[in-house]
Amino acid sequence: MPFSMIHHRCSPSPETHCQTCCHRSLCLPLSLGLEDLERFDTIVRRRAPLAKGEALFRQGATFTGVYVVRTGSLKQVTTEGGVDGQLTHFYLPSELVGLDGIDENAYPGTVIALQTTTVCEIPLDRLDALSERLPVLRTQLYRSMSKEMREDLRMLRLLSHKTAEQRLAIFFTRLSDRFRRHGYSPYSFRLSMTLADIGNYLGLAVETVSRVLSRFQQQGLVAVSGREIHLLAPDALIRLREEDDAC
Amino acid sequence: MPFSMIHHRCSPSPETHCQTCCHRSLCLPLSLGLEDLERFDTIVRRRAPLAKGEALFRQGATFTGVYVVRTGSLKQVTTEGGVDGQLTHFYLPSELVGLDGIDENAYPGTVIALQTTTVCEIPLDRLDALSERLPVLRTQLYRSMSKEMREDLRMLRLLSHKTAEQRLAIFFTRLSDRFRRHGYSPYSFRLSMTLADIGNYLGLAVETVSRVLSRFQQQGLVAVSGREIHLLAPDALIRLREEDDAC
DNA sequence: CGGTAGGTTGATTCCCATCAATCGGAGTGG
DNA sequence: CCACTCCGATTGATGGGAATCAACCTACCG
Repeated sequence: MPFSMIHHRCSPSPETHCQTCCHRSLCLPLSLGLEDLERFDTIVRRRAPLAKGEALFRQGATFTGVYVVRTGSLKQVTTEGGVDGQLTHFYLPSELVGLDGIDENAYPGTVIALQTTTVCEIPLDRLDALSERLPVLRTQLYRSMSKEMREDLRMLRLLSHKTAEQRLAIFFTRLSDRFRRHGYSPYSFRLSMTLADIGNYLGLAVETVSRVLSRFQQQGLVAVSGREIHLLAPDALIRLREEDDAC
Repeated sequence: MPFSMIHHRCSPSPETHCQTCCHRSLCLPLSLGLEDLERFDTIVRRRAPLAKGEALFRQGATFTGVYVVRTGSLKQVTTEGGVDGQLTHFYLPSELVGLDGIDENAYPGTVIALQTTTVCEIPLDRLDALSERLPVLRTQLYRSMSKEMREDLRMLRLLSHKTAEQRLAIFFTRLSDRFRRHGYSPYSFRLSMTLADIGNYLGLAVETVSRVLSRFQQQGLVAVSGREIHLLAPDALIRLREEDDAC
């Protein structure tokens, strides 16, 4: 049984409109007035839900637009030369998918649902046209892209200098922050991805992830049962993130 | 004597205008007609040249706008908690600096000139206002940001799964590509950054960079004299980039 | 009931960081 | 002009952290 990463407070129904969507305070049109929001709503295309393992789009596919996650979660995998790809992003509700496909007019990775997932599709040409008249929408779009660049940058730092324990600590605390932002419990959640996914994402072998997780449990930092995670000592995890800079 | 990374074909003089700038085919306003180009030119502020080691802006400084490198080169260093920062970007002529500062209205890293460097400053509010009327400019801005996201993504892959030799091979071939794009010799150039910088950027110790470089020279892949680099066997380097995926 | 995907645990190997010493060149100042 | 200094680069020795290889376990599913 696939665990759901979050409790669905938002209906996955395709009938949903931006005006009533539970993510409207975090989504692209977050600063729009009611009237503009309605206009925005008309350019959004609701998709049928994706089943677990199903692809939203594949690497190299022609870029058509960006997507916002409504319920569920996804991963982006990029393959290059070698056999198995690198996992570069996890996407949670209200987050934007596909912005990195604009430049070359093709998606740079395959995006796969980790569970039953619903998304909104926003064709870029119509978004661009609408943003011409709505400065706040334009600003929000810039900010979203800028934010993703900043996130990637943090990831760069993580991958180049952190130990396995630090990576896991950072991974959990960041997930925690994202859940908090979305109004869910930051200290108790379910992982929709496998340990292999996490390892791939963090640049670690599955075995290492498993071992570090065991150590965390022994130290009483987290409690794991199945894919249910409880952060018992978030402060200790936060301390761990930086720690051996002291050495 | 600081080596210059490129042969200056473009005048560093502050009198330069976009209309006559040698980078106009690679820069933001690349698709503008002459009239619009002139309008764009009026919002650009030319800065006095930066001396080697001088900062364009510091981490945390309030975001004012983006910069385009006209001559020279820079590095972005981001410090977080620990003492010495992580080098996240090198910037060459015609490349955009500071896009990642939009979201939080502050620059996420300190950007430092690696040599005498001139930049154009583009206040974001004026760029945004202008782009409202010029769809192609808006598109170009989206593409630039998208491109940087894609580049960061490639860097992620590099840092999480590649060996030291592959990292150096990738580093050199990418530099090579950037020089080619700019019309310079892709097989013979000068490095404006130190080995320590390169190591920091690639997540390697200086010693490792030095050792790999020595190995490359023994194998006849590159020739190094001072900071002058000659790629003798670019094909072999390209092969190296993927190689041990086969294992 | 077998098959498969995901997770755990142990033994071994190896790549690279770290520590340490040395060297060379550039800039400085007497 | 030469010593002095400092920064950057080089080379060697050592150790550690994580990958790899391998075996096994568990849960789920057709």
